[in-house]
Amino acid sequence: MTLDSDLVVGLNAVIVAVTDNRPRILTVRGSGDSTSIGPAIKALPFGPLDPRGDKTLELGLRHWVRQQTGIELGYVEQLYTFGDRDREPHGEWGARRVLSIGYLALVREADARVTGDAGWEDAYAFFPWEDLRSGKPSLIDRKLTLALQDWVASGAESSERSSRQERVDICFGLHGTPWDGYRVLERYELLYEAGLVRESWFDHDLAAHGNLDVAPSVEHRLIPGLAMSLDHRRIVATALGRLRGKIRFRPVVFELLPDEFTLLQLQQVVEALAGVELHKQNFRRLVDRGGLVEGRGKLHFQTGGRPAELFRFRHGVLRERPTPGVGLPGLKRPGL
Amino acid sequence: MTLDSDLVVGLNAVIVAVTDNRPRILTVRGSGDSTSIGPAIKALPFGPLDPRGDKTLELGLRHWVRQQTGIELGYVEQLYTFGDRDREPHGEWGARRVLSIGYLALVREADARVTGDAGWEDAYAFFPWEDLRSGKPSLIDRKLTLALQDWVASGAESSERSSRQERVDICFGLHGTPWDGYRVLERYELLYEAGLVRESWFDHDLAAHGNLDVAPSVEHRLIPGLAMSLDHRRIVATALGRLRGKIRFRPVVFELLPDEFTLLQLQQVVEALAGVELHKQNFRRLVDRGGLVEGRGKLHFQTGGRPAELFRFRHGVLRERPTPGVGLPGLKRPGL
DNA sequence: CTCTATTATGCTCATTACGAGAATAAGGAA
DNA sequence: TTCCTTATTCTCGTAATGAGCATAATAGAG
Repeated sequence: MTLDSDLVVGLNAVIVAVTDNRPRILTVRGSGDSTSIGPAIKALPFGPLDPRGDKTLELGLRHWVRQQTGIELGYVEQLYTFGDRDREPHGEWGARRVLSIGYLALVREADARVTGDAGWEDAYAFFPWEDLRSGKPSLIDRKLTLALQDWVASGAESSERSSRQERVDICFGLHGTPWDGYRVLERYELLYEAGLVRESWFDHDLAAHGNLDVAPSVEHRLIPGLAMSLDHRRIVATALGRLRGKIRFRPVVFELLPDEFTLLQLQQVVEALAGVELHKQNFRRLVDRGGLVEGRGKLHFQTGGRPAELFRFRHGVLRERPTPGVGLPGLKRPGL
Repeated sequence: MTLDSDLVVGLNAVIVAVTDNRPRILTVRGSGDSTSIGPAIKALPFGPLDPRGDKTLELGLRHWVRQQTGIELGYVEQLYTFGDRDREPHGEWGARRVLSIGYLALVREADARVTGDAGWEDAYAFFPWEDLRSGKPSLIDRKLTLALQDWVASGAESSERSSRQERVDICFGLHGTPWDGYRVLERYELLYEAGLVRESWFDHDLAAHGNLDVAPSVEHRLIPGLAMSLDHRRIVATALGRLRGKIRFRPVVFELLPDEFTLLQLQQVVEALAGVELHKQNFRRLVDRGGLVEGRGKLHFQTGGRPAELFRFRHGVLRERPTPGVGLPGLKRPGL
């Protein structure tokens, strides 16, 4: 591509697979921590759009992913285009304006062989507060709640404090408000704004410090969770939220499973993504009687108990139901 | 902005209001039909991002909308970034690559005063097949179905034909498949691909013809519905689909209504957007007992019958329910 | 003033979905 | 065999949904 442009469009891929009951994100070694010690910061596979070469945005993305990770993408979906100037990398691209177009891609665990310095990371390493499968993580919950209350209290005016309180309650399910798994981005953005994630600090200081360290007084207030390069953690949050929303009404989970699977495997993939546990019998009823899957008559014996029947996605459901998703419980939506 | 860039990012706004039971889109006079006679083709308000001036994408958008229509936007939401090279305007921007970032904005009918050559158009003038409030429009339905069958039959191989048939059935609710109001973009894209909308033809011929006329042999096959400049109709389709999806689980309808409204007004706005009619009593039960609205104790007498109570959006519902939408019926989602 | 057209609002009822869990089946391992 | 584990089938109470009947309250016609 030419370098005379004053505008660069970055293509970013959030590549998701589920292995061993955890959602994993494909990352590469991030740049920008050249002076830091410790493990390298993670980044998403990304690269600039070639305005002349890339016929479509998606093809450009696939090109970069192939080059950086060796993976040939299947299911790909555009997420969002980020372009706020105050949250863009300083220095690296010179004075040029950078837009980031985020994509979500889903791959099967079997296809997960990667090359180079690419590797799979537990998505919840970046968002520990999003995994509620063993109840709310108490340590995090306690620290998080306290830190958020500080932030609420530090509002300048009464009206600002009450609006902050409402945001906190809705985002984190406090004071009687139910938890909404879908609000992943909203939660991350709130933490960013409250200065509780590392990115809040180094976004503004990177130009000066040239590394990702923060002052000790800030360090001890940070919420657990790995930081990522640039705005990549924000893009991952967008992806996880979108994925959680989408499995409810489109059969995208099957992009993450082999052709044949047991209902428990299906359930566990859904649970891993949603970050909550599901009622086994009801889940079966949902997918089976909902026409989403069909039994193959074959049995799978590696269960540790009674063998399980193998199922596969029932393609015909696409014609029958407008919203064929696996559905999460507990939403209680009198408005659907 | 500087002109030496080889990449331009266009900001496009789909500004929606509902008046007189119809969803309306704010349009400006389109360019690109200089040699055509007849009414000017419509375009969305849009303009290029200024990489140096605009702090955020949304601010850039608000700037262009203000300038071109006089409207100060309230609710704004990003939709999608389009950037396929084979569907971008030829000529107008020279050799530069153009990306279009589409936005959805909602305004109240009272705020709908516009300036210059901006004006409100019935959204269903662009998508007559999307309005099912008086049953399926029979003329369109007949012509559409026949034309689509032709397209299916013209597939090269048997496998292509059956995959086309499935797409048609799912998109347009044929052969027992239920209609899914949400698939607005999918339907438009299918029609585009099948060569049944004007844009399919002039996208490729514009450079040659310099106008929007098509050959008579093509003309008579086209489906009713106004064309728009560039890929703007595609962006409007994205917006309508998104809006239809979103009213089901976020209280965005209220952005289109005055502060106080009757339940029938609320219902009619929802019906206008969804393109379907709703059961009145059940709709009332849904929003009232769902906690979405609260009565004001005041009455509205311009009903033509018994006066109706005035309601307003009940803000507290945001804390109580994860998905406070007005909900469309008939979806039957055993996967919730 | 009464009658009628029109819209608002309240209520019923059958059907279906949901949440929780009991009960039973079918493997492997001790 | 007995126990442990997972799979699978059912039941049951509660809540949401779809359809429609019945009643209330206004304006306007006569």
